[in-house]
Amino acid sequence: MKPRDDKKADDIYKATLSLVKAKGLAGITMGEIAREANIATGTLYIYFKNKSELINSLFTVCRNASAAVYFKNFETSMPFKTGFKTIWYNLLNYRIKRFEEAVFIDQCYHSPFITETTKEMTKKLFMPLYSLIDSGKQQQLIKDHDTIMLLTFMAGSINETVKHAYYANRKITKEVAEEMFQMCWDGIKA
Amino acid sequence: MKPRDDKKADDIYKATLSLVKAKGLAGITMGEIAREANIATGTLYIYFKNKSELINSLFTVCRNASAAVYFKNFETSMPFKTGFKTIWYNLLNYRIKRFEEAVFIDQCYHSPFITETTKEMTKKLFMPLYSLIDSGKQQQLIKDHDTIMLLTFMAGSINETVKHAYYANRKITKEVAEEMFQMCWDGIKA
DNA sequence: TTTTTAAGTGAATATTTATTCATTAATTTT
DNA sequence: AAAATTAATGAATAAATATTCACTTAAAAA
Repeated sequence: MKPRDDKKADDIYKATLSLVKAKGLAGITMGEIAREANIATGTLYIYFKNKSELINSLFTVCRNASAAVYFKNFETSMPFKTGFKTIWYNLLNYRIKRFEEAVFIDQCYHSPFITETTKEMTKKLFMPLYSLIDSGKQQQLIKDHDTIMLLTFMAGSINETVKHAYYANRKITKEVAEEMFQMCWDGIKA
Repeated sequence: MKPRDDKKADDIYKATLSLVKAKGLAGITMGEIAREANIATGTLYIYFKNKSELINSLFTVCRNASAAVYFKNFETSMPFKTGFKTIWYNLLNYRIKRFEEAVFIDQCYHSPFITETTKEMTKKLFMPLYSLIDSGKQQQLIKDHDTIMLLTFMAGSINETVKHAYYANRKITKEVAEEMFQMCWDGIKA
């Protein structure tokens, strides 16, 4: 029996991400994905039942990967600001390093491929962030606004800035990143 | 000679926006657009040469509409903060009221339909915003960071918050809007 | 080594979707 | 009122794309 090549599913994912970044979800075909991944069209269907399942499956992989990264180096015992900054930088670095995944996830949200249940599960994954913000509010270190609003403010500035840097072909230096963090912090602090 | 029905092009635009919001750019077909607009498929081709031209044309219409709205009630003579706030609220209200257009524009950016020249023209339309930010920096009212970074920070928080409110099915009240503005202002002020 | 099993292939087929076109209907012009 | 012109229609066709399948190849088990 010939075993399945683990690397191949990954190649397919990579090819898909790269094509979506270049042409959008509306622009990709199974044929192109196969070509980009250096495999035959038929092989795609060994690894994924159909296009929809490929997209959904990639969405789940990306989302889980991102959720895992958000809490790297974070300890509940940290002072609030330190913890917040840790997560802020994790988010920024993730968006920079895996820009393609961010674009893909954004596009999926308004697409016929992703099911409602998949979207629901995504919400749950980010629950831990809520507790962090809540604790900051309890310690009166940050503004007493709606938790989701505060989180969204944080995420929004990062997302948009990374997107812009990418399109304008600019690198986000250490100094710029620190400036960005300062703006975000000044915005939410009490 | 039968005259062309001016309302029809608008119906087609509306139908397209509505479908893109619901299923994404990847999910729409000319047939569906026609059905949603209550016309025959062939009629689409009287008003637009093909799908690509329809999308591009709608993109341009949306973009120009948004640019026009940004400077409503704004006077160069205003104190910086007043002017900034005016534009901030214009942006917020536009995003709320025309959520579909915002989604559409976002999706177009990574799509095979929009040409590079169209993207270039978009940049130019928003030049006036740059001068506003520059003047705020000169008066030392806001942080001396890169202009685009400041603008992006502003736009990012608005976009993401409106998006979130939409998906979570929450209304952005006057109070919430004011909180949001405060966060943005605290973030950028010197 | 031989057999077995599943992966891998890519041309063939099925399906979906864009686009055209012969025809009809609605206006305007004469 | 008749002629002329163009919009509007939707079934027919063309084009693009997803999916299958008969076949080949590679690896594992016997």
